[in-house]
Amino acid sequence: MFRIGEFAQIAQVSGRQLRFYDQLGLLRPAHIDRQTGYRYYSIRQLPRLNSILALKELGLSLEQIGPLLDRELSPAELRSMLTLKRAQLERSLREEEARLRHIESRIAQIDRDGKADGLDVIVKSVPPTPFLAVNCTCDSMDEVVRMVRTVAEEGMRQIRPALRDKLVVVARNDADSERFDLDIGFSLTRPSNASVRIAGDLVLRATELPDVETMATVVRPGTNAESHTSFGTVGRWIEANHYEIAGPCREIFLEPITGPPGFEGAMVEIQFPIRKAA
Amino acid sequence: MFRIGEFAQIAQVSGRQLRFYDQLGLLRPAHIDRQTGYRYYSIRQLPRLNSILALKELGLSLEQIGPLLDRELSPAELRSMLTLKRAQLERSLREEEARLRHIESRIAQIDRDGKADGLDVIVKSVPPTPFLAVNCTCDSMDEVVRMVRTVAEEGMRQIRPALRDKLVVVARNDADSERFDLDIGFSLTRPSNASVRIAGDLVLRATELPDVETMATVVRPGTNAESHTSFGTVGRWIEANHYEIAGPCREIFLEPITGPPGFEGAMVEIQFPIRKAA
DNA sequence: ATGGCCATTTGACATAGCGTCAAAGTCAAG
DNA sequence: CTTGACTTTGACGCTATGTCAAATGGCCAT
Repeated sequence: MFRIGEFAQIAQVSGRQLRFYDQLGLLRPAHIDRQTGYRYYSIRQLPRLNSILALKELGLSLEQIGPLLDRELSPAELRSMLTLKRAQLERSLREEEARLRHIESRIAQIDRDGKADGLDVIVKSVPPTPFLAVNCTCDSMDEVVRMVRTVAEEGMRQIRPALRDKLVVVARNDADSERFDLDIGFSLTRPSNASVRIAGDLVLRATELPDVETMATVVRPGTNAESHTSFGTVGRWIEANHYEIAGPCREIFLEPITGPPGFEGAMVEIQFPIRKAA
Repeated sequence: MFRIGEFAQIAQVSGRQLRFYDQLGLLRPAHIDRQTGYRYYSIRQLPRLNSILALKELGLSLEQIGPLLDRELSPAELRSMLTLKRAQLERSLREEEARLRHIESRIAQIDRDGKADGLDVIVKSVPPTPFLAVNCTCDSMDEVVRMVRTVAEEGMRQIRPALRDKLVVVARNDADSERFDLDIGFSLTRPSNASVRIAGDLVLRATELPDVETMATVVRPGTNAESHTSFGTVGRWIEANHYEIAGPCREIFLEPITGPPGFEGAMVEIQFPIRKAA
């Protein structure tokens, strides 16, 4: 029989751990002195402790280990537990690898630009959202700006504030550039079948922004024609982290457009649906 | 200005998180209503929040992030922090991979044997230990057993209990089997230059068991001639987990040898120094 | 204005697996 | 018998939130 310290030394664990396992009922000392409370461990308990450590090493929680030790579980049960654990481990491995790539891309970016760019790419998922928008094709950036402003103004005027949420522009990239295929409209706080007539034959109709599981996003000030910077940032990030673009880009005007044209200080969130590159 | 719920929704975080970041001083609301305590966030705080999330994603703790955001740190500083993080991540990645291999070897073992073998392989590191031993070469297993018994008995008789620790056998595997090159002796609780004469010209001399960083170990009952089972277990484990043997094997008799020959219920720990296979 | 229904506040407790510390009692060697 | 090393219980700490509860506040429809 060993006192806790020596037993701990043999097994290469801390005394605290042994007391903790005792408390959990995982490993009761072979004997406890009634007078002093001293715990005495038999060397024959070492295999049990080693089982605990081995299972812990496999990623099981102490809570899970308890029953396993006593129930003399069947190989099939153990196998399925381990298979489950393996799946979890593989997932977490992949996540860690992604994190590692993120870090490496930041390092590479610093080495390339000599500085951090202050635009942080965030991955999020978005739910499906009711959307009241008009589809249109524009030939020039000027036309886009005019359309957006028109939709914004009419939307602010004609859609009830309780229903209206944020101005959103969806850009489908017809590989032949120079033309823009856009949806321009407002996301809604709840589904609605309303339609809004603006400027002649243009009508906002109820549709839906589909949900997207992984979306690479950045937020930039809406002012300045620096939008290409943000796009570049996201693009490089997507490449560096082994993703690829999986759908139309969205621009979300996070602040109600107020004040004079030129939106001082407005913020725009750019969203790219992405998937892991093949 | 948004209330906490809406801001949380935009940024895809929980309100609890925002309150917590407020509490830590990481992200103070742009305004707090004196009357109600309501937090109001400006959309202009979103980039800061995104920075927090991005740095968190890179594996930094909130505590580390705080200073970074305010100090407008130099690219070089950031770079070195990230490099450090990368190293940590790579290490933890390798550990996870090892865990994954452990799990897979257990699964494979169950599939092969139809059961778990109850001998748990534990990896530990051992410190250098003073050792009082005799080197000898034996031609047969019988001779080994006799030698061990002799050393055990004489050691128990001649070495002071306070100095004597455990009976240890070190086996150097001269690839040409059939002969055993052994050190047999006792580990000591503290350094000593004592020497012990036993049976004629055999003398235990002070030496040292070197430290080993990674040691694959199992504990088995000392009785029964099942030792080969344990060796087999460790051997398969070492192969399955992409290690290789890196030095002489040790057998440690964990219990003072008491009672009649045949050591009822004694426990022996078998240790193999290992290294990652090339 | 009023009722009703969310949203928000603070505060507390919980999580996993121990590390660390404090005060007090025990053991063993010299 | 002393002294120093060891052990006991109990408590708090750590990370980054989730969850719950009681008490208000805000907002929409009547």
